[in-house]
Order: sequence, then structure tokens, then C-alpha cells
Amino acid sequence: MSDATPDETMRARVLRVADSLLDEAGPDQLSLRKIAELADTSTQAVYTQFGGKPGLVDAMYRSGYQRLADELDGVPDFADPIERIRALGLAYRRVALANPEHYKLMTGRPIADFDAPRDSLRFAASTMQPLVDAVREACDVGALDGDPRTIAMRFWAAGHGRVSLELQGLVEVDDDEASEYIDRLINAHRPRRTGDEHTAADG
Amino acid sequence: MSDATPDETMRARVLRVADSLLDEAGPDQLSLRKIAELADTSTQAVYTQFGGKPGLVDAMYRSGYQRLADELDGVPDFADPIERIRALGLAYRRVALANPEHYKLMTGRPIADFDAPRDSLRFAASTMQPLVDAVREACDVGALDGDPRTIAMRFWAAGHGRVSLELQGLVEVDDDEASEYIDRLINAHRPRRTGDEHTAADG
DNA sequence: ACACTGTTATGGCGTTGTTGTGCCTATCAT
DNA sequence: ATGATAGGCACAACAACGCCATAACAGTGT
Repeated sequence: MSDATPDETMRARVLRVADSLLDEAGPDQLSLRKIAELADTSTQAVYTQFGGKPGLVDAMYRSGYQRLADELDGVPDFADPIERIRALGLAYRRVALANPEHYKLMTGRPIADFDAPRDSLRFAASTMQPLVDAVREACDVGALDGDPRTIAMRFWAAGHGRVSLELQGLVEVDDDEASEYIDRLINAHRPRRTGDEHTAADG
Repeated sequence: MSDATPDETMRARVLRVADSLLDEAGPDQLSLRKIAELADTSTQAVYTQFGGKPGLVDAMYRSGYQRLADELDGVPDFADPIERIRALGLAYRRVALANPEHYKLMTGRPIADFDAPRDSLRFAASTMQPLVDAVREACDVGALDGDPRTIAMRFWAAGHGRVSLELQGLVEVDDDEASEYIDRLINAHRPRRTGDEHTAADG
């Protein structure tokens, strides 16, 4: 059985060291030389395993979205799909605030010469599938009105924006306000009451 | 009077060259040596004028928010404050999409060793004052309900999130959808009709 | 035992931000 | 008008970086 083939061990160790270095020292201190030293190897190992620094960062990018996907998958089912949407929003924010450097890596561009390749962008977008599903379910039961995918993208955009400003210190970090924010977003997409004509902004 | 002191000339030229280089080549190609060459001077000039690369980038950061502030100030007054809020949102997005690299510099962290200092963060936040004012006016006339500053920050967060995902290619760039998105945000903060009790999410 | 393949270690190359040194010019007191 | 002083700029050097060429190493099949 062994602890794994040497390849996997080395790759996993480099990735783990890089992750923790990013968390502890920030993206500017994330150098191949430091990673190699901490992983007790040479910079060349990073090249064979990841093809270079952008390749390593891409792996970190994907692992970040994988963690987000796992957390969102772990959100329990509620009888009310609206409740599930709310829980997904809070979980998203919780993951982001708990791993700020990783979140910035996933949504910003804090490391030079790294642009997420198409595949990784697709993977990132697919992370929102649980939200799309919950919105679709809410639409099916008449709790929301509109195209599920469009609505889910709106929720994602709004949630990301809030978290992003919080992480930058441009708005205050406030759990209650974040929760109220999510509720407003949801309510903005509830079907209009029967008897309510168009109220405004109809074009 | 006069074309300005040599200091101002040099400072302005370096800043202008840096801005255009950022736009044309992206943040990774923004090196002091290249800037100095394009500005027909040496790297030392950047140090006397800006104190180093982070200082130069800070000046670019502030000039970016200054341009945004100018654009938002240029949004005409409407009879309906809601119309003004809508126009501010569209103007914000227009500025961001027209200067993607600058917008990323202002909201992301694409350049190593640059963290916006407190003063610059405050200045950035103050850029949203026209939005706060418009929201306050809308609240005064009963078109919106809630704390103006809180609502304005929600609009900002949501707008930034949308633009950010668009710039990253995580959602499609779509003017009509962006407009609809803004309307939904606004409608989510309209006062409840008289006779409507609390409908949901009242905590 | 030998050749072959894939991974890692070593050393060096070019570029980056930064800093020290010296020059050059403008300003001011005499 | 002249000498002193201060400040900005050019040039060169330094440390750190990503990257790459080369050599040493381990494992496998013959």
C-alpha cells in the first residue's frame, strides 16, 4: 500500500506547503524557492509536477473551488428551497471569509503571470451548480420567478461582490447585514402577488 | 502659467505612461524599467516622485477612483431619484468595462507588494457618495425604504460583484441583463405596500 | 550487467524592485 | 556675480525571483 507513489507524495506535499504558505504569508511571499525549501526539495520538482508557477497556482485555484464545492454540497436539504438558497449564500460567504487569501486567489489575480485557463474557469462556474439547482427547485414550486440560471448568476454576483468588498475593507464585515442582504436579493425575485400589476421598471 | 514645474511634468508623464502601459500590456508587464524607458527617464525618477513602485501604483489607484468619481458626478440629475440610481449603476459598470485593467487594479490586487493604504481606501469608499445621496433622496420621497448608506453599500456590492464576474469571464457580459439586475436590486428595497404585512425574512 | 525512462538536485541566466553613489541644475546668501 | 547648498536624475550594483540546461539518481525491462 505504501503512503502513495513518490509522485503523488511530492505533488501533494508541494501543494499543501504552497497552500499554507499562501494562507500565512500572502501571495507576495509565495515563491517557488520558498515552497521548495519548505517542502524539502528543489524548485525543479515544481516544474515536473506542475509545469511551473502558473501551473502550481492553477492547481491551488482549482483546489480552492473544490473546497467551495464540497462545502456547498455539504449544505443540508431544507423542505423550503428558499431556505436552502439562504443557507448556500451564508455557506459561500463563510468559506470565503474563512480563507481570504484563497478566495482572493480564486476571484482576483494576486499572483503575476497567472490567468485561470478556460477549463479552470468552467470548473469554477460549475461550482455554482448547487445554487442553480436550488433556484430551479424554488422556481418549480413557485417561490421564485424567472430563469433559474440567470437568477443564480445574480445571486452569485451579488454574494461575491459583498464578500469582495468586505475582504478589501471597503465595507464593514457584518454577519447580520450579510444575511439581510441575501434575503433582499431573494425577495427581489419572488413572483409578484396576483393582482399586482407591473409596479415599475418594466423595460 | 508655465508648463508646470519640472517635478509636476515628470510626475505627470510617468503616471500617464504607467497608465497606458497598464491598459495596453496588463499588470504583469508594468515594470519600473519599462515605465522609465517609455517616459524617457530612469527608474530613479519614479522613486523621487512616488517613493517606489507601490507608491506609483497607489497614485494609479487613486486616479482610477478619481476618474470614477468624475464620471459619477457627471451623471445628470433626474426628476425621479430612482432613475438617478439606475443611471449611476449603469455609469459605474460602463466605467469599469471601459477600463478593465484599471478597475481590476482598483478592486483587485493584481500588482505585488501593493496594498491600498487607509487613506486610499477611504477615498475609494467616498467615491460612492453620489450613490448614497441619490439613495437618501429616494428614501426621503418614499421611493425606497431603509438606511440610505446601508442600501447604497448593497447596491455597490452587487454592482461590483456583477462587473467583477463579467471581467473574469465567469458570467456573460450582457447589458440588458445588467440593467435588469439593477432594477431588481432597486425593487428589492422599495417600501412594502400598505396592507402588506411582513412577508418573510424579518430577522 | 546494461540501457532506458522519468524525477530531482545544482548552478546559472535574465529580469525585477530597490539602493548607493555621483553628477547636474536650480536656488539663495553674500 | 560668485560660491554654497539642496534636490532630482543617471548609472551601476545587489538580492530575490521564475525559469532552464545539465547532471546525478532511482526504477524497470531486457
